[in-house]
Amino acid sequence: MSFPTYGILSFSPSNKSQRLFFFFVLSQYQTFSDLVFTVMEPDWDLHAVVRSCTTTSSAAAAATTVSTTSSGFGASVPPSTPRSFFSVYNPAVQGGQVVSPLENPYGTRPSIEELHELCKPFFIKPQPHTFQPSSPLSSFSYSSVSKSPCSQQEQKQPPQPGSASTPKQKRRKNQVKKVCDVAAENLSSDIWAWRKYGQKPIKGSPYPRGYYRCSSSKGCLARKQVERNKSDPTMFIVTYTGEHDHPAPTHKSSLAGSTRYKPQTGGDTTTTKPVSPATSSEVAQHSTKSECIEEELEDLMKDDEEANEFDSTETVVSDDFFEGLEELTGSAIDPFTATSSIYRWSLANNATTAAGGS
DNA sequence: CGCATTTGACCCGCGC
DNA sequence: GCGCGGGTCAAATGCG
Repeated sequence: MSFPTYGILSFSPSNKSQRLFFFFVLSQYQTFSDLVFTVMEPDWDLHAVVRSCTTTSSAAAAATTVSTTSSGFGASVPPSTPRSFFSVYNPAVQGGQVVSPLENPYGTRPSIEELHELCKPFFIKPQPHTFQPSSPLSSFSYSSVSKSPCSQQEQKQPPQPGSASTPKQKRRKNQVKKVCDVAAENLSSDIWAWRKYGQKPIKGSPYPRGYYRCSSSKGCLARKQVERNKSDPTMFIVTYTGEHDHPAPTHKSSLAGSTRYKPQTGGDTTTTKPVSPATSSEVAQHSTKSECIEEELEDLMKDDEEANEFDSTETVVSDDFFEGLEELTGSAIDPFTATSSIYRWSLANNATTAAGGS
């Protein structure tokens, strides 16, 4: 591992309603796992965004180190991850190469401006706008370290379905779709509120497909389909269609019609009274990996999709965040000092999730 | 009582 | 044109 390594960790304690963020800088003689164990309880769900000074692979290696040191952590990151978090999210990254302003591995510490730039991916645009269909991972982009962000499969898109003038929308070929393979635990990362409106057995698959619509706003055209992967039952194929016509909720507890959790006594979605994979909390324990598949039907759409990744990041981070960062970095870069003043704010209520729900 | 889920029926795109 | 199968609707049901 190369040092220094900068990054942001986000923690979602499984039994707590808030998400914690922690900015860290690893020195040459510290290990990532040491840092993590200093600040975390073992059962916390860790999302680590690591900025290495050298290569993206070292960042991935750092994250891998974390994930392998505790079973409570999230998905591990294969060193061969095609696109690291920053190869996608860092505006300084171009063409898959990290163009780092902090190129010197053991050089000077980053300025606060550089850190600010580093943390830009954690901002959202404050103004309401039309949202692209949001994958679970893009909703919490920082979790993407576990795998490259869900790429989006775009198909030819007609006017959005469901308009009042078109009682029956054009479907299938004309749908914009985002298809992701999502590990069960990442289903719970979807901050949108979904309401199930149908379930169908799918030919060729032993598992039914659940149909969900956004319940945050009446008239929202966003749709979601959740289907267990027949070849890997621990994974779910999540397909998003349509667009949200409203800002993302900041607190799931405030969502209208959050999905009700229904305990499942066992079995899978093929049982007589199946609990949707998107609403079952138990399935979230089945898998530790997350994988997004990339299906590129239209290369022209790809760049736009990547450019929109930030747009679909609903993480709310106030300016206070950087004030906190300055406090941390201004007094000491020592991450262990920083651990005593973890910057905290409530981001999302993990107790109830519509799509991933628990 | 309100809301989410379930589930059968219906609609319609698509392939043959 | 026809049938298959995916997607949606809406009434019934259940839960908090």
